[in-house]
This record gives sequence, structure tokens and C-alpha cells, in this order.
Amino acid sequence: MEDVAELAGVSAMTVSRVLNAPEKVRPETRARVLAAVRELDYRPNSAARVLVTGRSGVLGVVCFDTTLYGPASTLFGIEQAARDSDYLVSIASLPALNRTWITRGIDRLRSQSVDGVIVVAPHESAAEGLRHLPPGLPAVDVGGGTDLPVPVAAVDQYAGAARATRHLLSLGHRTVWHLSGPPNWIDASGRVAGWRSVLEAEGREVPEPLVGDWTAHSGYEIGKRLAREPDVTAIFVANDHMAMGVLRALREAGRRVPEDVSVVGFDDVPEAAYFWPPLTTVRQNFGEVGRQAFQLLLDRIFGVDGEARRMVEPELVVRESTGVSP
Amino acid sequence: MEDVAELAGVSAMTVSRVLNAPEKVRPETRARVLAAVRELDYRPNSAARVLVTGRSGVLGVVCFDTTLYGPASTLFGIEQAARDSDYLVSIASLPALNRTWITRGIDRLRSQSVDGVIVVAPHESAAEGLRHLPPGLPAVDVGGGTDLPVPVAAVDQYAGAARATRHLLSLGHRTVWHLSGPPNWIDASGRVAGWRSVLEAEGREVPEPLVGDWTAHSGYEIGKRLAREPDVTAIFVANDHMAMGVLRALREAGRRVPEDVSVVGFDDVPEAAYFWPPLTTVRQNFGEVGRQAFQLLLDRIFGVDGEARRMVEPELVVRESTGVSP
DNA sequence: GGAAGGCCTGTTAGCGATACCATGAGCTGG
DNA sequence: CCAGCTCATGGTATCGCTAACAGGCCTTCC
Repeated sequence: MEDVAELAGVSAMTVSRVLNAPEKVRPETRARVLAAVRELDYRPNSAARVLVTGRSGVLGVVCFDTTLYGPASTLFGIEQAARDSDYLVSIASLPALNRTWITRGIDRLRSQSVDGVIVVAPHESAAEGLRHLPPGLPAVDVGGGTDLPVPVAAVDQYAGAARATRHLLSLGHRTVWHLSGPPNWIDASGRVAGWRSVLEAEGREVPEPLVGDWTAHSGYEIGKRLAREPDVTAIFVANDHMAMGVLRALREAGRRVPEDVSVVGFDDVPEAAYFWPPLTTVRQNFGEVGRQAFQLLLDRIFGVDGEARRMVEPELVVRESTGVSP
Repeated sequence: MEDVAELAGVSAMTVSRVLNAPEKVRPETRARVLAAVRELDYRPNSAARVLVTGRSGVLGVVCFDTTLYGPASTLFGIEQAARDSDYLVSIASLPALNRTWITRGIDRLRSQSVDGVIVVAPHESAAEGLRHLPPGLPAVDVGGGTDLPVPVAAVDQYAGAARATRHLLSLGHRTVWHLSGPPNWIDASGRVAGWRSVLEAEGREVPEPLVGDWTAHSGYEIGKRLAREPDVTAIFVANDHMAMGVLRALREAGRRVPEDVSVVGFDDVPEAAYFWPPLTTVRQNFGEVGRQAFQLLLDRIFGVDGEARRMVEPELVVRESTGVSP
């Protein structure tokens, strides 16, 4: 920086100002400084800046498994929004979902002076971790449960599940079975609740939900059990991958979809339209959730007390697994 | 830090030593310092440390679309390896794959004083970007092409494609058609080359490869064309998602898999075993690639001149799409 | 018994930037 | 014509840490 200052015939202070508050420098001087900056390919040292300002321009994301479609897409949305605002994203993935690891992940990020943290771990343990947040650290939760001490951005799982369930009932089914995600996952319980509420409101029988682990494998195994029950004519599956396993199990058991059984998934992964049959599902705009989470965090960082909860509406996408289309 | 030193009755220098080179401090003193650290919940300021040491403990990953299964899994592998070595990972995703954006992504990371950079952009433009790397910045490429000026970790696409092709020929097919990924993608061209080499070595006709864009949609559209050709009895598809589209197109055209047409994919996404029929495919261990890339980077950071290329062997996974299993 | 050497700890300086206050030039208005 | 203001710039201290050297004490060995 000293060199740039010398080359431009000004002081280091002026160089700093050109870079941080250009309007406070005479245009002519500014131009000279910028020329020197380019000439020397000068790049400010962020560590020094952090040291004195306390701002790093980096935000941290704590997440569990970024190979899953949902988290990966959310992360991507966060990253895009961050890039547009000149923030950098550091990630801390967790080997397991519990309070200890979440706290450790946050600490790891904090030790790098991140300006804020977004927690993408839609799991009950995240709530515990967030309750014991270091004070003064701006944080936002994605997908989170109720009563969190931080702002939340999420897809309205409850509404999505309700929509899916109503759709199935509207096709004339007596009731709707549910294959849920693992307990303790916020998304999973939200979908169970939405599904149950519709059945209860309509006075239908509420079958005991079956529990999978989000994988196609678990969908297949549980699907085989469901396929044996002639009563089962409509299944709401908590994600598309499990739904894929269910579809295969039904087919192998000789039960036709949608003629004998209707199936609805959740997520709308890009491949869902190419399942066999194409899957009716609930589309979640993960990218939007990520962007909203970033906005919330930005508000917190700058001390704006905006809304504490941003809900993204899911959308029912009807395909052939719940009715024969042309 | 001053406070910790005072509480422990030592100088700041000793506190620093306890944290960075514990063996140079008498155990008794060390214990006193550590107690003080805990008592005050002291956390070293990484910015200050970076400023003086030049090491940040952060590595950067430049990537394109982290919602795709491959890049997401690789990133995950890198992150896990980094965590085990107490590194943090910052990501810079690119809005487009070309030299300008790659350079910009690297610059963005560099401005945060990352210790090194891993580029996960298996695209020709990455090569250009890597050739104009700022000198002195340790860098590693994932999946990269030939003649790169940096170490490379990758799955041996050529070998994988060759294996898939030989497998199809071994089933008695006259030749094998290929649905490739987008040109300019290194993975795509490696798979084309492996496929072509086997056909040529066996003296088979080499059909013009068809070009998709990795999506199930493109697989479906191109699959419809292939389904109309009675000649086509064996298809090697460059990834599993496109293969899914192909399977659906074949089925809709009344061509049975594997009785009429055999299909092989690439990747072995977790759902591949639940496609209809279950997909024979080439498993890539993305996580391992990520770990290897991290190791290579670590070597570069510490000036170890190890191997410049780490190849991970892919594995053919035979399922029903190329033969009826029980 | 005293010089040499090893171990542990402390002192000083500086990493590269910005916050804060000071300064001087130029303008305005009574 | 000068007080009093604004505007552009500069000087200095400081953020929290560690590299490099310095020094005190205790051992070791002739």
C-alpha cells in the first residue's frame, strides 16, 4: 500500500480512502491512485483490514450433508446471493447432527472471524445449538423449527404437505398413507404435521406414518411393505428419492401407478419428471430459501431488525403418478 | 491475550507458544496458561495471526454448479479432509464457466488470504484459467485435462468408459452408441475417448456420439431419437441422470431394457439402483477424489513435491439394465 | 570451581490496514 | 479583510499476534 501511495504521490491514508470511500477523494487524485493500484497490481490485505475493522466480508455456513439435494441447493443459493453482495462463504460441515458438533462448527467459523453464520441443519439438535450461540454473533437458521432465538428462512413444509394430501384426497382416495423422513428432522415432522392436519380436518382415518431415511433404498424397503396392503391406494412420500424406491416396489408387486396407487413426492428434484411414472411432487425453491437466509443475515449484521421469519411457498407439481395425463 | 498472560502470570509470548508450540513450554506453565485460556474463554484472533504468519488455515474451492451430484460430492470430500486437518473451506462458485470468471473466483479467494486453491471445474476453460494463475499460490485441479501446470486429482474417466464399453460388447452387441456430456467438459471428452478407443481396438463401427447436457431432460429427448433406430441395442450414457431419461424414452417407445437395448450410465448416484430397471453404471468415488485433491494441496502448501497426478479408479457396477439378474 | 551450553521465558518490533484527529487551502459572508 | 466554515489530505496510534533475538538460571563436565 505504501508503494501505491508513493507512486500516486499521496499518503497511504488516501489510498485507503479511495478503496473504501471514493466519494471523499477528489476525482483527480482518485484516478491517480487507481492507476497506481492497477500498475502495481495492488490487492488489499484482508487480514489487516479485519484486524482493525472487525469486519471480514466472510460468512459461515454450518451444514450437515451437502451431497443431499436440498442442502446442496440451499448452499448454492446462499453462495450466489453472497457473491452478488461481495461476501465470501466458508463452510463447516458436520460429521454428525448434535448440539456438540453444531457448536463446534460455529466455533470453527467464528475463529475465522466470520461476520455471521447460517445454520443449514433442519434437525432438532440445531435448535439446541442455536440456543447456546455465542452472544454478538449474527446468525440465521434455515428450515428451522419453532421458537428459535434467531431469524429463520424456510419452505413452508406444513403447507406443502397439506397441498399434497388434499390433492390425493381430491382424486377420491379414502385416506392417504405417509412415508416420512427420519424423526428429529424438522422437514420431516413439518410434513407429517401438514399431512395429518388435512386428514383430521376431513375426518379421514390417519394411518401410522412409516419412517424412512430419505434414501431410495429405504423407500424401496418400506414400499414393499405398503405394496402388500390392498388398502393402500394413495401414498404421500416425504421426498422424491424415497418416492422413487416406492414406485419401484409397487411396480415389482404388480401394483400400477397411478391406476391402483397414487404417489406424491416432495422436493421436485430435476429428475422427478423422468421417474416412471413421472412423479407428482411438491416443489421447494431451495435457491430462494438460500437467498432469503442471506438477506436475513445481512439485516442482522447491519443491525436492521427486519422480519424474523421468511417463508417460501412450495408448489404442487402434478404429473402422471397421480393421474393419467396425455 | 494480554489478560490471559496476566492471569497465568506469564508474558503474552508464552501464551502464544502454548498455543502454537506447546512442547517448548514447561508442562507446569503450560497447564497454568491453558487454565487461564479456559477461564477467560480466550480465542485467538486469526486475522492477527494471518497478518504476521501469512498462513490462514483456509483453503479456497472454485466450483461451478454445486447442485450437481459430482461437484457436490467432491466438495464434500474436500471439506471432510480439510476438517480433519483443521482447515476451513471457502467456496467461490462461478456464474459461468470461462477463463474470466475462474480468474475472478480465484482472485476473490486470494483476497481472503487463502493458503491454496482447489479448482473443481472440469471444463476446458479451467485449464486456461489455471495457466494464468498468480505465481506463488498453491493450486490443485480436480478432474482436469492434460498439460495443466498444477497437480490434478481425478477419476480415470477414460478407463471407466472403456470398462463400460467392453462390458456392453461382452454381452454380444455389435457396437455401442454413446450419449455424451457437453463438449468442453473434460469428463465428457474423457468418456468419449475411452468409449471410442475400445470400439476401435475391437474393430467395431464407431457411431457419431450424441451430445446431451447432463440433465435427464436431454437424455429423454435424445433417447427418443435413439429409440427409433432398430440398430441401437447398446447405449453408453455419460451420466446416470441422462441415462434415466434414456430409459424412459426407450420404455415409451416399447423397447425393453435390457432385452432389446442395454444401457450403462456413469456416476452411480445413490438412486441408480432404484431406476427402472436398476442401472448398470460406473461408480466414481467423488469423496476420494476430494480427499486426494486436499492432500495434493497440502503437499504444495508445505512445499513437498509429491506426485502431480492422483488417479482414482472407477468401478463398473453391473445391474439389470445390462442383463437380467435374479 | 568456573566456563560452556541448554532450557525456558521475556522484550521488542512489525505484519498492513483503518480510526481519529489535525492541518492547511480555498471559499463565503458580514 | 478576516472570522469561520468546508473539503481534501496527512500523521499517528492501534488492532492482536508472532519472529527473532536476548537473557537468566540451572546443569554438565573438565
